[in-house]
Amino acid sequence: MNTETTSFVSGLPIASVERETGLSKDTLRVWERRYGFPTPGRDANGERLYAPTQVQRLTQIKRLMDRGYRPGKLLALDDAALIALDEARPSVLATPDVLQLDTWMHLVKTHDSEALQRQFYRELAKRGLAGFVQDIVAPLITRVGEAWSRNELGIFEEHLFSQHLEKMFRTVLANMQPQHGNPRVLLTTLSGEEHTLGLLMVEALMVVEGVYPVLLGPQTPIDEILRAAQLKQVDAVCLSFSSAYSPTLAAQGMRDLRQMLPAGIELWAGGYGVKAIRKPIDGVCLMPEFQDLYDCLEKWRTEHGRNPV
Amino acid sequence: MNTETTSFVSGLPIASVERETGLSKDTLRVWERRYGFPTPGRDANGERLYAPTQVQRLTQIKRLMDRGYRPGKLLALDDAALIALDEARPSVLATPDVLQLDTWMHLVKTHDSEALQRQFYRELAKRGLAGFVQDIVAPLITRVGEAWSRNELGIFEEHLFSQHLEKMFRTVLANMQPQHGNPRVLLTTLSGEEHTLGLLMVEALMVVEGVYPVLLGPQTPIDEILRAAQLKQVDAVCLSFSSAYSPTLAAQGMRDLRQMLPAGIELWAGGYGVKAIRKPIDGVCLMPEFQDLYDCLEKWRTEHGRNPV
DNA sequence: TTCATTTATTGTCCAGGACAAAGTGTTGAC
DNA sequence: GTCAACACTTTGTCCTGGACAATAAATGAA
Repeated sequence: MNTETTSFVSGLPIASVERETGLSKDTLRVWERRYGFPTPGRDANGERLYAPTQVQRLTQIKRLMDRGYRPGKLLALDDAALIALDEARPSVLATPDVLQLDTWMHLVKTHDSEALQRQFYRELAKRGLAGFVQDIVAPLITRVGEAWSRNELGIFEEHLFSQHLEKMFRTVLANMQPQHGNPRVLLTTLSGEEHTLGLLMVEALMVVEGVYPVLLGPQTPIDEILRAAQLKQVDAVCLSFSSAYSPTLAAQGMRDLRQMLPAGIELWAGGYGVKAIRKPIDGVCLMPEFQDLYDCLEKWRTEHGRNPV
Repeated sequence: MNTETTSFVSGLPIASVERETGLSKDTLRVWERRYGFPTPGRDANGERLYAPTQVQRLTQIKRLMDRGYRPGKLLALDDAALIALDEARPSVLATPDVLQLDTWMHLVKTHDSEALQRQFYRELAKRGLAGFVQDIVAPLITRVGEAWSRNELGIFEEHLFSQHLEKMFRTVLANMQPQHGNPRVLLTTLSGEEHTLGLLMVEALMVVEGVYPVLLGPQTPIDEILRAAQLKQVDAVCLSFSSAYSPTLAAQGMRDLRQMLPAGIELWAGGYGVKAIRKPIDGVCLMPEFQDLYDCLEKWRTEHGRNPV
């Protein structure tokens, strides 16, 4: 019975578009009503069918929204203007190694897995873990994120890059298994923050410094963080926020958690997401830069008079 | 301003219930209309607020549905009858090792990380990777999921368990780095499916069989899967679905992908999520059981007349 | 400046009707 | 008895168009 309807009024149903673009069905319908875009066709039953080109444009719009533009503006623009926005590159990196980063970016763009992996380990051996993370990995992650939002890089390259990093960190960590160590730190993210890489980076840096980490993975509800902290008897909880996480939500979440957490357990927070938090939060140690992590650690150790091991 | 409204008419909003139970908002509303359950309260603005006990019951119902029961029956039952169904476990875990699983569950419940990790490696050495995955890991994941939905286990324990498994798989995989191998298989999940464990399990089993895996991680849009498959010149794309993923959406996604993918590249799908898909999909190899994976592989190899290495 | 308040924008929720896809049961042919 | 074709039931998703809360932007006051 499904003879040629598909080939005639072709296009993706709304559920597929939701999956592809990350825009909810409600949003897609309300945009159509308010802004006159997208303009899906209809199948025999009156259900929306989105043309692939429109889906592509929707993902482009979504990407620009993640960069801070608002839908009202974007949906009024034509193709040329959208592409112009894509090209606009506002950022300049503070790193001196811009040139070297370009070499790395080339490996990412050409998805040369083997070379990338080789380079990772070479640079790691050369700089040591801390230097490698600060000078290479962190700037590189930023660059990749920017390149993606500028459409120079596909999601595929970004995913592959993340997987290689994750593989490397987990291998390195597996070879550093600590049995003991102080302080004991619980590592996780709040619900809504899916990024694991930040946690792995922090864990690696901490293990080098003699910390005993408890990696919980991403997206733990606040009351479960509390329970975990008590059962695992940790000295501190460390959260990680990517730049995508709303600063307001992050601050609110930390206040909530701080209130429930016993005074004896410290609360630390790192990642690009905390750079956007201006006001300090009572009883929370914000670590926008890597250096702050070491400061936090040292402070804890002098206060508790304990050596790394 | 958010004084005590929350404590007065307490409950979860519909979006949270959707996230918790995996039942769509539409479904939740239509059940209420048709079956008279659930019976959420309303906030000042007339929006639904679900009592925690009802949410718990919904997850219970969802779990029973995954076992094959239909909502019409389940929603007519009272608490006692539901629990009775729960206890009746026909799932007779093909394993004779039910008793051993209980030992494992004890380790999970007491979050004894060291013992769990030790046991993993001991059992892995004893059974070999394939046996370990099929007889221990897979049933254990099911048990943990059931225990969680029965509230015998917290999110914290579930997260910790997942992290240990992930650590183990990545360590094992790092020590089996294949340079070549056939076929070349791309591993990922569709957008909306965040679970990575399934992918790691499949990767491990495949590497043992001489496959060259390309791990992309979770949540890749289909057009990026297509691009990745072509650039990495894979012979097959393998998707993984957890039981939380809607079978309808999974089937739709695979049809979308199959249509775009060149005929030369096969499409395979595994995980608990595919068990719920009854009708075969044209040009897609569904692998609800581990054995099917080996069948798929062998079929490809005889058709392409290539040996593992 | 910085903070508080108003106004605009934008996403989510609601109701209740409709229908297709999937499941169940029945009939009849082999 | 097995299987295929058919009708009937169940069930999830999609529809419209209105409403409103949450967020961001703009404005005014300290």
